[in-house]
Amino acid sequence: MAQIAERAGVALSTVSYVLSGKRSVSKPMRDRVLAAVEELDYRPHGPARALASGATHTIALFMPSPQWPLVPVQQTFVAGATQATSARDYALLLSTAATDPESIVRLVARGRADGVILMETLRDDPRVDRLRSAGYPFSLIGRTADLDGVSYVDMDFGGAVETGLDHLAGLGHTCVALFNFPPDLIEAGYTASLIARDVFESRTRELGIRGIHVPCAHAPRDAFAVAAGLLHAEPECTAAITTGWQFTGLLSALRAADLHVPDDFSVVSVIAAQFAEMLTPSLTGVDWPAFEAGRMAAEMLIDRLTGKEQAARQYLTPAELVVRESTGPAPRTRRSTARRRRAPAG
Amino acid sequence: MAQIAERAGVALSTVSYVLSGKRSVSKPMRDRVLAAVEELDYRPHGPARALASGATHTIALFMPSPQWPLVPVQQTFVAGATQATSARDYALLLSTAATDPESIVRLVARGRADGVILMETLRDDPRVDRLRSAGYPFSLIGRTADLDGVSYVDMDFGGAVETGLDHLAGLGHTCVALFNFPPDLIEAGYTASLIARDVFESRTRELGIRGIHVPCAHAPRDAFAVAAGLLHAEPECTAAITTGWQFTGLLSALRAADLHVPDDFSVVSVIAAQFAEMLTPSLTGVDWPAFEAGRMAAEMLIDRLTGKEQAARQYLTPAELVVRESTGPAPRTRRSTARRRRAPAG
DNA sequence: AGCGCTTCGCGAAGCGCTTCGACGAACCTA
DNA sequence: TAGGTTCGTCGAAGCGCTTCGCGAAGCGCT
Repeated sequence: MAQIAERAGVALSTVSYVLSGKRSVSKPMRDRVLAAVEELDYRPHGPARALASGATHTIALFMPSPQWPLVPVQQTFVAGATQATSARDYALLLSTAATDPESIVRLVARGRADGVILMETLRDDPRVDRLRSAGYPFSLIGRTADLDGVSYVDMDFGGAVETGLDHLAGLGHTCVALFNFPPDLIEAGYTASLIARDVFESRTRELGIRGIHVPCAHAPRDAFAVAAGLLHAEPECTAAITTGWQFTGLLSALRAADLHVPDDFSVVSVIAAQFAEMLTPSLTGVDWPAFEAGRMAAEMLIDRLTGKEQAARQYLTPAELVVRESTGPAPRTRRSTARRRRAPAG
Repeated sequence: MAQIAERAGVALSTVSYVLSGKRSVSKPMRDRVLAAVEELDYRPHGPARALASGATHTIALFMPSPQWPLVPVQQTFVAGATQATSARDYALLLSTAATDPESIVRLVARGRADGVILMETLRDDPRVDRLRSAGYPFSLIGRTADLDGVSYVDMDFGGAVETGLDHLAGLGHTCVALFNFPPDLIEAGYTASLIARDVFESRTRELGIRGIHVPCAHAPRDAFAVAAGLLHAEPECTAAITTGWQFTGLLSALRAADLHVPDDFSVVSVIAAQFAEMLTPSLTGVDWPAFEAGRMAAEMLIDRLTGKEQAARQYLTPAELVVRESTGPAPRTRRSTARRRRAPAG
C-alpha cells in the first residue's frame, strides 16, 4: 500500500480512501491510485484490515458433529450458506459444533468472525442467550422459544406432522408412529423434536387415532433396530411419519418383516425432494429445502452485519405434503406373517 | 494484553512469551501472567496475531458450486475436513470453487489462509500449477497428472471400474455401459473421469466385451434422460457402472422401461456404503469413504503447515467391490417389452 | 473583499499482537 | 577474580491497514 502511495504520488491515507470509498477523492488522483493498484497487482491484507477496522468480513457456522457421518440435511445447510456467503463476498468459517456457548462467543471475541449461524437449535438455547447478552449478531437454522429479535429460518415441523397425520388418517390409518429425532436431542430440548412430538400428540388426539411416539437415531443400524422393535410390539400400527432419515432403517425393517410399502405399511417423511424421488417406492412427504434454508440464514446474518436490514427476519418453510408412492389406504389388518411377493434376494 | 502485563507486573513481551512458549519464562512470572489471563478472561485477537506473525492458523477449502445442490460426496468431504480441522485447532474457511487460479492464490496472498485444499482436480490443473509456483501449501482431493511433491487423497476410480467390469463379465454380461461424470467435467479434464474412461475402454477390450461410454450429469432428471436414451438405443446392454449418483436417473429409467434390477439389468456404483445399503435393491458397488478422505486431506495439509511432515503424503482409497442386490447373471436377452411384476403405481 | 461552507488531500496515531536485540544477573571455568 | 556463558526480562520496532482531525483551496453569498 505504501508502494502504491509512492508510485501514485499520494498519501497512504488517500489510497485507503480510494479503495474503501469512505471519503471522496478527486478523479485524477483516484485514477492514478487505481492504475498503481493494477500495475503492482496489489491485494489488501485481510488480517491487517480486520485489525484496524474491527470487522473481519467473515461469518462462522457451527456444524453439529455428525454422529452418522452422512446426515445430508445438515451438510446441505452448509452448502447453501457457503454459496450465499461467497456471493456476497464474505468468508465462511466452519467449525464443528461447540455445545459450549463460551467457545462460540470466543470465536467472535477473538475477532475471527463478525457473526454466527447456529444450527440444531434448542428450545432454551444457552448459546443464543450468550450471544444475545454479548451483543453478537447471529442467525438461526431452527428456533428457540423466545424469538424476540431473533433472525431465523426453520422448517414448519409442526405443520409437517399435522399434514402427514391428516393424510394418513384420511387413508384410514388408525394407529400411526412418529419416528422423531434421537432421544438425546429430544432430551437436550431440540426445538424441532419437541414441536413434532407435541403436535403429534395433540393432532392424533383430535383425529381420534392412536399415536406412538418413537425417538429414533438417524443411523440406519439404530433405526432398523428401533423400527423392528416397533413392528413387533405394535401389530396394529400401519403407518409412520419420520422427521428425517430414520426412514432408511424403517424401510429395511419393513422389508425384513416382509411388509410391503404402501400395501401393508405407509411411510411419510420430511426429507429433500431429490432423495424422496430417488427411492423405490418414492416417498410421500414434506420437502425440506435445506439448501435454501442455509442460503437464507447466511443472507439474513450478512444483511444485518452490513446494516442493510435492522429488524430480525424470520422465515418458516411451509409444510406442503407431496403424495408419492409410499402411502396408501390402511390395510384391514396388517399382515404379521410372511407373504412372499418375490423370491427373496440373496 | 497490556492489561495483563500491568496486572501481572511484567512487560508486554513477557506475556506474549508466556502465551506462545517461544522463550522460557521463570515459573513465578509465568504463574502471575497465567493468573492474570484467567482473571481478565483474556482472549488473543486472531487478526492481530495473524498480522504480526504472518500465519493465520486457517486453511481454505474450495467447494465446487453444486449444479445439483445435493451431490452428497462433495458435501461429505467438507464435513470430514471440518472435523479434522477443528480437532487440530485450526479454522476452516469455505468458499465456492473458483476455477480461476488467481482468486485462489489471492485468498492466501491476502493472508486469509495458510494453505488450501482443492477438490475436483483436473489432470493438468492450472490451480495446482499456480499454487506450486507461488509456493503456497496445498493438498488435493483428487489427482493431477504430475504428482511430484503433491499431497493428495483420492479414490482409485480405475480400480473401481476394473473390479466392476470383472464382476459383471464374470456374471456373463457382454455389453456394459459406463455412466461417467458429466461431459463438461470430462472436457475440462477432470482426472477421475479420464481415468474411469481409459480403464473402462482398455478393460472391456481385454475382457472381450462391448463397452459403451456415457458421460452423464448427476442430477436425476438429466441422468434419467440419458439412461432412457441408452436403454432404447442399445438393447443388448444389460449392465452399467456409474461413477457417482447418476444411478438415481438410471434406476428411474429402468423402472420406467419396466426392467427389473438385477434380473434384467445389473448396476454397479461408486458411492458411500450408507447410501448403497439404503436403496431397494441395495447397490453392488465400491465404497467411497468421502468423510475419511476429507479428513485426511485436511490432516495432510495441516501436518505440512506445522512442519510435522515435510514430505508429500499420497493416499489412494483401495477399490473393494461389495456385492449387494443390484447385480446378477446376464439375462439371455434383455426384455424390451413390458412385463408387469405388479400393478403400476399411481 | 470577507464570510462561512464544503471538498479534498495529508500526516499521524493507533488496532493487538510478535519478535529482535539488548541488558542485567546469576552461573560457570580457569 | 576476571572473562565468558547462559537465562530471564524488557523495550521498541514493526505487521498493513483504517480513520481522525487539520488545513488548504474552492464555492456561493452578502
